[in-house]
Amino acid sequence: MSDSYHHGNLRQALIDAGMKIINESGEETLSLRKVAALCEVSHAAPYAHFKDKEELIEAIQSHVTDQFMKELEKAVNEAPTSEKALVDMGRSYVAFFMRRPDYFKFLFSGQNIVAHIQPGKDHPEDYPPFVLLKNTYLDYINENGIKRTKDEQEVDILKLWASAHGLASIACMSGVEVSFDWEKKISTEELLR
Amino acid sequence: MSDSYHHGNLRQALIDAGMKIINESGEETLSLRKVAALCEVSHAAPYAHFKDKEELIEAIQSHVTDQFMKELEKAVNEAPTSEKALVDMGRSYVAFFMRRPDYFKFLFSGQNIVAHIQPGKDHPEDYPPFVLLKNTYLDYINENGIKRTKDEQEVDILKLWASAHGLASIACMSGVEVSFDWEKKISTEELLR
DNA sequence: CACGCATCTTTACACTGTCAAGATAGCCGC
DNA sequence: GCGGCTATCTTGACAGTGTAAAGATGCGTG
Repeated sequence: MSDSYHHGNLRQALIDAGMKIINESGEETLSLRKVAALCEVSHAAPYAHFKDKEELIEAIQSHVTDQFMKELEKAVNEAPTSEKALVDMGRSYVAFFMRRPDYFKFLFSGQNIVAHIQPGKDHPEDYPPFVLLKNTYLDYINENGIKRTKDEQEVDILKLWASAHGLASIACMSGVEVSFDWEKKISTEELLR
Repeated sequence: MSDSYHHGNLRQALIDAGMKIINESGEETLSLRKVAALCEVSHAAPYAHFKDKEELIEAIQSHVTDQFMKELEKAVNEAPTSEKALVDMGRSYVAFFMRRPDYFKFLFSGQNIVAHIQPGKDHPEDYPPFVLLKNTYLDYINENGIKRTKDEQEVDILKLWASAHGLASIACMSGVEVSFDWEKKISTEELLR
C-alpha cells in the first residue's frame, strides 16, 4: 500500500487515469501511453490488464455508466410517486448529459457503443439504465392500475427511452442551442405521453 | 479528363475514396494516407484541399447528409397529406440509419458531430434535416388549422426530432436487438403525439 | 512568353497501438 | 525456508498515423 503500485492495484489506477485525461482534455486526447505514463508505468504495462485499448475504454465507459446510474437511481428513489419517478428519471437522463456532453460522446460514440453495455454484451435489455427504466415503468402502470399489453408496454418503454436519449443526443450534438430551458417547456405530462 | 487527376478533381476524388473506405471496411479504418493512396496521390496531397483530417471527414459527412436528405425529401414529397409527410419523414429518418448503422455512427460520433451541420456551423437550426422537419411540421399545423403557440411549436418539433433521432440512436447502439419491427408497433398516431 | 499560384511530392518528425522477449517478484507446494 | 510458477511489468522494436516544411510541377493569367 505504502509504495503501492508497481505491485498494487494498477487496472483501477489505469481506469482512474483514463477518467482524469478525459475530464481534463477530452476523450480524443486519450491514449494508452498517456494513461500508462500517468500511472508512472511503462507504456506496455496496461497489456497485463487489458488485451486492447478497446478493453481499457470499455472499462472506463463502465465506470462512467456507474456514475450515470447512481444519478438515475437517486432520482427514482427520491421521487414520491412512481409517476414522478418515471418523469424525474427522464429529467435526470437528459440533465446528466447536458452537464457532461463529453460523457455522452464518450459513451455513445465510435465503435464501442455496444461494448460497454455491461454484462450481457449482446443483450442490450441488460443495459442497466434500460432495466431501471423498465422497472420504474412497470411500477408506474401497476400502481396506477393501467392495463397495457406486452406489445404496448414495449412501445411505451421504447418511446420513453427514445425521447430522453434523443433529447440528450440533440442537446449534446448541437452544442448550446438546444439547451434552452427544456425542463420548463417539456412538462411532466408531455414526457409521459 | 482522360488521364485526368493529377490536375483534375482531387478533393471530390478524396471524398469518394473516403466513402468507399467507410463503406467497405468501416469508419474506424479511414485514414488520410489511405484515401490519398486510393487516389494514387502522395500522402500529403490532401492538405492542398483540406487543412485537416477533420476537414476531410466533415466533407464526407456532408456527403452522407446529402444522401440522408434525399431520402427524407423523397418521403415528404411522396406523401399524400402533410400529416402523412410528417410521419413518413420520421419513418425514413429511422429507416435510413437502421439500414446503415455505420452511417449513424459516422455522423453522430466523436468530436465532429456539430461540425458537419453544414452552412451555419454554430447554428444547428440550419441543419437541413431540422429545417425540413420544421417546414413539414408547419405545413401540417397550418393545413389542419391547428393553433399552437411559438413555444408549443418548438416543443412539438423537438419531440418529433428527439423520438426519431432517439429511436435511430437506440437501434444503432444496441445492434440488432431494438430492430424488432418497430414500424408495426409505433403507429402513425403514436409518432405524432 | 513568363510569372505566380495552386497543386502535388518528398522528407522528416512525433506519436500512436501492439507485440515479443526478458526482468522481477510474490505465492504456491514441498 | 526453498525452488519454481505465474502474474506483472520493462525494454526494445515495428508499422501506421497526422502533420509540417521545403521543393518540384504545371496551368492559367498577365
